[in-house]
Amino acid sequence: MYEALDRMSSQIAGAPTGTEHVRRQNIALILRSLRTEGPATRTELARRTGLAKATVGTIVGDLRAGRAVSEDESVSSGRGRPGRPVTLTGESIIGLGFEVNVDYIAAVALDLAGTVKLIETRPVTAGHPPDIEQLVGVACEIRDSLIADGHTVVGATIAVPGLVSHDNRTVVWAPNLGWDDVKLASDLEDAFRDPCPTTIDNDANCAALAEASHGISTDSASSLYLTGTVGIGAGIIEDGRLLRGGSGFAGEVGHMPIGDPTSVCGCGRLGCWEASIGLRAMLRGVGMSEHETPVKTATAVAARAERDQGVRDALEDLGRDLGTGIATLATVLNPEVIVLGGYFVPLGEYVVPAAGRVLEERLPSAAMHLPEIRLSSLGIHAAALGAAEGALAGVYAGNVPV
Amino acid sequence: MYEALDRMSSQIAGAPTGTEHVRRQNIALILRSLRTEGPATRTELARRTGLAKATVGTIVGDLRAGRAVSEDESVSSGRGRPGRPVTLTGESIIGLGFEVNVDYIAAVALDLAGTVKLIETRPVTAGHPPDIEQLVGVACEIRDSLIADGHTVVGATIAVPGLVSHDNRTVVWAPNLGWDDVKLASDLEDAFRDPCPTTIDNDANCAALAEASHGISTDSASSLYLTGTVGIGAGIIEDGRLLRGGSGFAGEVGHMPIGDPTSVCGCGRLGCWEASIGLRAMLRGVGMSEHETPVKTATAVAARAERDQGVRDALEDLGRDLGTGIATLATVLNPEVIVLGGYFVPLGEYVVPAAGRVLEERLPSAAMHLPEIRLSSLGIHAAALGAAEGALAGVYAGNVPV
DNA sequence: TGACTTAATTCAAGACTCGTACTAAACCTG
DNA sequence: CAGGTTTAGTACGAGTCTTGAATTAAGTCA
Repeated sequence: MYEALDRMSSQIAGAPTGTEHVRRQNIALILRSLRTEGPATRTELARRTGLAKATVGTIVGDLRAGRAVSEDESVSSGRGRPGRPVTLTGESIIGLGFEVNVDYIAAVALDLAGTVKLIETRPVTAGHPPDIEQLVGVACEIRDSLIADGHTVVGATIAVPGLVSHDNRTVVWAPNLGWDDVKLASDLEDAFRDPCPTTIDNDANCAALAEASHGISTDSASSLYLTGTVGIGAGIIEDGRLLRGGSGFAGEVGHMPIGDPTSVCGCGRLGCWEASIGLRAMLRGVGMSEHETPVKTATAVAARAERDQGVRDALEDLGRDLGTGIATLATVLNPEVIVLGGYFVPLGEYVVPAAGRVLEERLPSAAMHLPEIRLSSLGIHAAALGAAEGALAGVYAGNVPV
Repeated sequence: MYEALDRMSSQIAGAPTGTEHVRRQNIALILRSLRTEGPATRTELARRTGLAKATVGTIVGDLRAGRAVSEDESVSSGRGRPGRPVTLTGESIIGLGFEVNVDYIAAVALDLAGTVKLIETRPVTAGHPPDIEQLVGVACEIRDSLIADGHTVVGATIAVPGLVSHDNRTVVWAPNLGWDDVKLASDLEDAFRDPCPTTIDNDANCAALAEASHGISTDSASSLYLTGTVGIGAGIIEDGRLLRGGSGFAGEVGHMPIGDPTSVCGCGRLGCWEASIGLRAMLRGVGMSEHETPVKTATAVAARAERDQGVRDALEDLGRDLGTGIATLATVLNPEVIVLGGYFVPLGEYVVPAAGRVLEERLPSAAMHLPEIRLSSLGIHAAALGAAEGALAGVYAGNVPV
């Protein structure tokens, strides 16, 4: 697991490097090893990382002092002095993730060991989406209670359904929330009493990260996450890193001009992909109406499909359109794994086979590996979980002192 | 210039970090600064990089000993002791790039200063494409002559028209050359008498790198290079890094299923993009025939277009199809700059305006910046130049000792 | 000529990693 | 149960690198 994280040891370009940087890098190396390959004795860690035993000793000592790791019972391996394995602990360091959506705010707190320490969803007043004060309130409250419990919150990330600036600090445009050019990161950092580095990210990006770190695509460093709701969003992970594009808007795949050229999209144009495979288009195809949420809607459709050939046929059509877009994306990005989320999950068995067939037909060359299509495993909290993961990323990358 | 290079200071993930690594990183920092912002005195370099004056002093001393930089005349700035600026020099360190194509092998030698020290194109025996022995022969000969002149060749990269493995060592499939699963990097490293790290890359990737480091897109860290020949290839640069995909085959955009669904592609399928905008499709559109090379062909078409409205109309159609694909790619990747190369260059004035209009129409949101469409500026040696640049990348990234 | 100003180098201090030697804690053998 | 064996972890000195302060170098200006 966590292979994607293994590649995250990037560093700020252009910064002078000194010996404290070396230490941070090696701390991160040990943390990643503990996370990726599990608890280990100091000697074992030295073997895994290539560091000298003495170095591992001092670093583990520091980490223990900072309560980032704890020492387990001695474990004898037959001969010789038994080792004392160390484990990542949830005692101290916490990454905090939130997802703001039209009808709820979700929160996840993740410790270094990858354990979810807190997970909750708060519905917001029906009718109108949450405003910034509401989010700030929830975020401060949850963060304060974690701190009161003795945790150190090393960062927070907010997942937002919309366009986020390249520096991950501003919500440029979130039509569903009615947010426009909101300097959310600064707002939150001001609201938090102590310093707490805060970033914003697109919800599909966060969900992609969640699947790559805790979900169904942990075995791959190059994956593509597609979420189906009314629109279609994507999170692209390339070599363990999120692909953001020049202004941070990469992955807005819903409006690729590859759908049925006669169908009208919500954006007013013709032929957008999501005009063919968005939730509404799916419902039109099967002749059903919308429930409260996309997933509930799709669950109802799946139930109907079980005994209605017409619905199954419509879903197969949908699968083919889905496959065309997936083939386009796979041709450009060459991911190893494609994860389908949102409303596609309940419809998986009806949609994925057709999509897979189109993908296979459209593969540019036999030499190219066929990406594997999988269904998301994380459900509603994917984005918040990925956000929490993102908040911890700095620690594992060696950019945040522990 | 060279903004893309500024982001390249990545490092091998998972390697233990010691003090010699710190030194390499800081050496690279100074080299990048000299390249990006030009010659400077030690004090000026300290200011630019944030390093201590003493550190800059010792590093510059080492670089001078290794003949990577040289000291210029003293330059007085009014008051005080005049500084002695140092400049990157071409005396010693060289990156070597080759491009193998159907009818030629091109070579470029690039020094640290970014000066082209050698550039040549060798036609190969007409009729059949070069074989591996031929390439090995040329590469060894050119490398030996550079070494004889006192240069140190720090690496070589070969640009190949085809699929290259993710580790950049094997040509998986190059149909035009008739190469199939060739372990080219190892073959060359064996043939070079002294050690010379050698990598292989796709020709469009190399050309993209060339444009980003020496060409028309040096001002951007996120660019997309599209080359038009019989097929359509792409090189994607994201945050200064080439996007390679899970198995290294990213950018095979020619077979995206977004073209006219009735036109047959060379690969046998229908609707591939290159079946609509490849060289042959363009020629069918304007009713002309092929010359020796795509660029010569396109030049002839451009000449005809000057006085033939029918040709201009056909090219405008082509531009729209080009624009559709560009819109698709821009929606997914959100590049700042799109560079058109290959046969598109001579036809720029007839094709780009239509493509730009489609792109503008198809932009997912007004908040998204419109990528700028530019024409390649480097001509036939782009790929070899980019390959040479790639061979030097390790030096600027601090991965190669100087 | 002497004061000033800025550039570059020297030097000692501090932060690391690393290999070696040494101590600690188990099991095994007779 | 005592002594040997084996493996884990630590102490310590050496080596590398950055850094800030002090020092030296090389000009201009009055």
